[in-house]
Amino acid sequence: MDTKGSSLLPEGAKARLVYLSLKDEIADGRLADGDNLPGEQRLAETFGVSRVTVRRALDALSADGLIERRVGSGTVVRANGFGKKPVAMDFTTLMPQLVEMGQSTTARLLSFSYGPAPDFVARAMKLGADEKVQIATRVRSADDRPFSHLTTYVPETIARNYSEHDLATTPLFKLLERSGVHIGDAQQSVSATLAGPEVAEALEVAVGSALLSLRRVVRDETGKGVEYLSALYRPDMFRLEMALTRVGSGSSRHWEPAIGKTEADVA
Amino acid sequence: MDTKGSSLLPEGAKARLVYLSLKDEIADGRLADGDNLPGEQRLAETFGVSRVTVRRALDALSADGLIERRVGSGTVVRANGFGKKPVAMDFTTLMPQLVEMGQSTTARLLSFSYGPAPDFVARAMKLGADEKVQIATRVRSADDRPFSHLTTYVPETIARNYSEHDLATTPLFKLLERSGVHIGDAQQSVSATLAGPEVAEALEVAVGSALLSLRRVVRDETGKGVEYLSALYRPDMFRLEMALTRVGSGSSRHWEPAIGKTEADVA
DNA sequence: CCGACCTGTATTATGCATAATACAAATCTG
DNA sequence: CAGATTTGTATTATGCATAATACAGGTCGG
Repeated sequence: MDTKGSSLLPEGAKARLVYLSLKDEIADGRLADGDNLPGEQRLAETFGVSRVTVRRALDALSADGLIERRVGSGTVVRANGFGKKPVAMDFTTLMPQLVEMGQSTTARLLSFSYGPAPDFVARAMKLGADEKVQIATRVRSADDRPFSHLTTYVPETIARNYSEHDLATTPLFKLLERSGVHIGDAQQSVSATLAGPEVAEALEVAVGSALLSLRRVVRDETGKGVEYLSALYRPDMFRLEMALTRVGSGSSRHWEPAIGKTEADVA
Repeated sequence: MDTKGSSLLPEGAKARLVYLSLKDEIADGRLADGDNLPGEQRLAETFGVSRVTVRRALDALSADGLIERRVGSGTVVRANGFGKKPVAMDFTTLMPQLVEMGQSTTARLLSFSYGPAPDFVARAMKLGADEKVQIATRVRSADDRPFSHLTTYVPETIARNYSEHDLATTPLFKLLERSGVHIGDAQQSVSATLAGPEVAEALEVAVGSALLSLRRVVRDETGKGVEYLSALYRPDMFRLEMALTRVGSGSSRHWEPAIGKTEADVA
């Protein structure tokens, strides 16, 4: 019952890639539980590596309990290790949907400090030159399995209104509005990045794993930034979801978000 | 000039680790623009590797335009490299915003066939058991630089209404509606994944790069799937963006998408 | 102006990842 | 049963990442 994540990831570049690729395919369902994957020779050709290299990747997957190898028969996917449905967050409401399995999330504070805002933060938040911000990094876990790594920047004048302890327990929105901030609008953008060493350790993934990256700037009614969020999510445990409806008619027909209609069966 | 994306991330395990570490520190501002980082010998000791290894990491960072090396003086951070504006797509309207640079996108058809739908596609689209689909893969480029890799699945009965040539020139939406399909709603989810060999080649990135992954199921008014899209985007050239507004009052205060208000200056 | 520190370059040596190949044992299929 | 395919295992060879070291040439501060 260990399933300690990627305790034994292949050192070599190629083997690691095969390992991560297959793990990804299993994680998002392209390789479903019970499927038996191509033979080692076949995989070697597909990835353009030798069979030895494929084997090293499969060794790691096997150690993770994600596959089961049978001599003569082949290798089948044992996706039970991943069986837990990922946490989904509705992109429009910003609310995680954890209800499904009675999941409860916990937050752990990794670092906490006050200091000058990094350039790109100051620019996005339209802060004054030397304005200081609170910089907090925390990791959220569901069922003791970390799925998101969050770094927030909040202007010091606002951040002084709540404590370090508040941050570990209460969503930042609540804290902001409780501090008298009138939230106006937000702008978020999504991309992808690779897991660096520190983040990898915090999220218990292999260095070089793919992560979903989200940046959000929240402004108050005057247009001044009150929160800058830089979030990294484990793709195997987290998804951004969104429902759209086609409305209008003729040439003005267009898409419109259907809030709260997220269905979980897309993947 | 060239700035060929992150095509050259170090092969070796240690060098890559140093590379990712430093890139992370630059990305989140711990190493700000203009800072000059420790000497190569110093870095080598810090990371517990040889100077040669550090150099390989720095070579990659330099190729990414993130640092600038000066003989005798030292190495300084050039965080501007993150500033190159990528193609942005509004998550709510599904419309790419290319106007900024007069970019025009072109599409290239990589493969095209009819066959049985993969399991996860059939499940998501609620297709009949042996229902065949058209499977098309194409790559979109802006200024001859590929940024997205799209695979679409469309039920054969619908797909027969347009030609292979149509697919390379006209957005799929148009084709569907022209085929008499009444589009009802869509469900999309976003995640991240690693670039496999084929995709890496098509997108001209290194194998093992992080890619933004988007899946979308479009249904008609009866709820039957008419399109399944699996898209992969280069994060250095593409972003999903979305603007939100805080509306309502009191306890019913919540977020709502602000369509068409995307601002480009978040990153 | 001199010494300290920096990047650039070269050399040699070692270990590990990878490739290529062959064969054994188990399993499935016709 | 026979042949094909699979995983398991072993062997050998090669290339590359890394380490350790040395030195040349530029830059900066005292």
